[in-house]
Parts: sequence; structure tokens; C-alpha cells
Amino acid sequence: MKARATSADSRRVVPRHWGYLAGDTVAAARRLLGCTLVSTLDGVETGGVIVETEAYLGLKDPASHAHASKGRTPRNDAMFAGLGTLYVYVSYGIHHCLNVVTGEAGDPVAVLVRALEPSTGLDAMAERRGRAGDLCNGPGRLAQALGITLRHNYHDLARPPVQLVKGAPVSDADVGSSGRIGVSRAEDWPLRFFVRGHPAVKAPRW
DNA sequence: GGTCGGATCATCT
DNA sequence: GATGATCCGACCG
Repeated sequence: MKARATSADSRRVVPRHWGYLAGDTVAAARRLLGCTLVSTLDGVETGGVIVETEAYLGLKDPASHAHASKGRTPRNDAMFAGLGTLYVYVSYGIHHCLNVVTGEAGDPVAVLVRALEPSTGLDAMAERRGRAGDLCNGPGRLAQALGITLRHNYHDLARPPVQLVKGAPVSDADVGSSGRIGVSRAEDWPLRFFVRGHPAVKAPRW
């Protein structure tokens, strides 16, 4: 029998509540469909059910912010912070996008949340968005609707003010996949997942 | 209804 | 100085 590890460092245990995301980022991207994202800011609760995701596979993924050609930088550092960490970045200088880190500490893999079915705080989301419709059907839009910005980078999604709550799994028959949107490298990697036929999800290119 | 280009900035070359 | 994991308003059929 092997010697029992004694240092605290060796007890690298995946928290129970993240068990369903551990091990395989592509599977995690599928399993995040049906889960709920909730933000509670200034006493206002807003949130929705995840209906579209994209997996980004870290070092070996040319489309990932943490591809080996870039290394660990201040921008992508939150991707290295471990399972259940929120990674936020600014896109095109205007929009914020929100990712769930799905790798253990040091493994920079993550899932981009691309669309939600709004479920809580519709009025507050509409106010933040400055319009009544198109609240969460796009990565920049949902970040704005939930009030999430760079200051939430590194946040632990197990606790407020931004929480990821596990939902009932979406059956395989209801899950569609396609290439990722808006990337210029590894376009054909089938790492986008979505709830088939959902109105917040734009038709895939293929 | 569809397509086009501007906005705007952290990051990297 | 160029590049985006984007959105929106303007314009054209």
C-alpha cells in the first residue's frame, strides 16, 4: 500500500459541488446547459438558465486565450485559478464575456457562457441593457444583463455575488453542437453546445 | 429581412 | 500599431 500523503497540498480534492464539471471540459460545456447563473448586486437578483456554451481547451487550443503560444499572462491568469472560478475578459473594448474555469488549478481550460434563458430579475436586466428584449442572447449581452465586469474576475462561483447553480441535465437529444463563433483559429473544432431550438440560440453555421 | 461598419481598449507584436 | 471568444444602429432591398 502506498504511503498516505500527509501534506495539505496533496489533498487536491475537487469540491463536491463542482464534481459534475471536473475532468473533461467538453463534457462540462454540455453539462453547464440547464444550469443557472445568478448575480446578486446591490440587493438585486438577476439570472437565467444556460442554453449555449463553448469549450476552450487551454494550452493545446489555438483559439484559447491560454494557448501555449501565449503562456500565462495577467489577462488569462484567472483561467489558471481552478475549477469553479469566474474568468471575465473584455471583448472588443466594449463588452465583457464570462467563462467558467473547468480545470484544476494550473490547468487553464474554461467554458464561455454564450446565452441564457432569462429567469430572474427581468426588469433589472432590461434596465442594465437599456432595452426590453435581447437580454441574454449573446456573451456580451448576458454579462451586461447580470452586471458582471472585470471586477468579478477570479470570483468563486460557489458563493455570492455571482453563483453557478447546478440544474437538471439536458438530455442528449436536446443538445446541438457546432463550431465556435467568432474565432479565427480552430474554427472547425465542434466545441459549441446549445439547447436545440431555443430562441436565444442563433442557428449554427453548420 | 439582411448586411455593413463603427465603437473602444486590454493585450500583444 | 494591430488584433479580437461582440453588439448595435444605419442602411438597403
